[in-house]
Amino acid sequence: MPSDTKARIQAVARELFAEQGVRNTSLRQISDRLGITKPALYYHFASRDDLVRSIVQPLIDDHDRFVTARAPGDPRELLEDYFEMIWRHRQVLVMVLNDLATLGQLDLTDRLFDWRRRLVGLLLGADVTQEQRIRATVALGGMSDCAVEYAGRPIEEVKPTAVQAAAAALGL
Amino acid sequence: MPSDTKARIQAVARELFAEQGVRNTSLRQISDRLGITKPALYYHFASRDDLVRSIVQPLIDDHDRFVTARAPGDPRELLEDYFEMIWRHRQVLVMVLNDLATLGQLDLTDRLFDWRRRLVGLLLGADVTQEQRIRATVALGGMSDCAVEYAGRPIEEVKPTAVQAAAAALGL
DNA sequence: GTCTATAAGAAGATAGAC
DNA sequence: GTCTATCTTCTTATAGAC
Repeated sequence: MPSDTKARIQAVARELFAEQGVRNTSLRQISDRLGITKPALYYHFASRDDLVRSIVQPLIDDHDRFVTARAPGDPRELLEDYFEMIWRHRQVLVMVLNDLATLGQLDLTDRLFDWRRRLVGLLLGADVTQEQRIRATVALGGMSDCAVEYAGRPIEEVKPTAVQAAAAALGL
Repeated sequence: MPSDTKARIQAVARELFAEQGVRNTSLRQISDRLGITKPALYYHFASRDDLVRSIVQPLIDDHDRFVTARAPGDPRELLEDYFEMIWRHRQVLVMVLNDLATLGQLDLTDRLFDWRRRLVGLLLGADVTQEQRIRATVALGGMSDCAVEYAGRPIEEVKPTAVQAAAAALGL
């Protein structure tokens, strides 16, 4: 059985990135916490960027899938599913929110806007007024904040109320 | 008349910090964009931290004032005033959201939680259920997101809808 | 107030032994 | 797979001339 060092590196990196930001975390801190040396990291990842990317990629893929492979439908159900998705990725979400600078490096800023636009489309249809867009920002942004602020609690404690508040913000 | 270099340094630093994060910005980039040299910065600020602090301090002071020097009252009015305050500081807000790692250095994380707690108190009174706290996170977090996402637009275009959506999220 | 020059350290990354 | 040793580059910060 092959070693799981690669996965352990990612786990520690995720922790540190979420704690103190991506740019703020050095390879040395990661290797120190793992009890290995810096060069050992380079056996598993081609570069620092490669490591960061490998951690953020699942969140990117899930978002892409969510906004493409989905037909417009019950807004309430969409809010619920969306909440569950951001909840699954809440640790990386904390990390990404804490270090938007990283987003630039990973072309995430454009993606974020595109996701938001498509989500609003799925929620409210093709023709959206500026007012509806702002309401959607409150709803979706507010839910993301919940995933971050209550990251340590069980989802059943957070999701129902967060979804209901988001629905109310949308005027549903 | 004394030079305004200090203020110009702060303006450029604010720009760069908001664009690419605090940690991601070096003194060299700041001095380069200003057309001066790095050591010149040290004439105006004792250290890098001193510069960062001087930029974030107004936001801190305004928040402190808002949550202390205010009596509980009409929630709607409080939402409006709160929106106006975060709107005034939206550039620094972008910067702070983009680099939460900085918050740790400035003890902002604890402050943020305290502000949120007091705002919820002002909005909903002393006894708050967990459900109300989550609704408040959607409302206040959603409004902050608006100040960031629509930072380039005139406030009259954003505020009324954002406040209304936040009020709906709170169940008002 | 701003400069040149430089110190002192930490970062990412690589070479080569084991 | 992981190590020691090292390279290069970039950072914050200081000394001292003008």
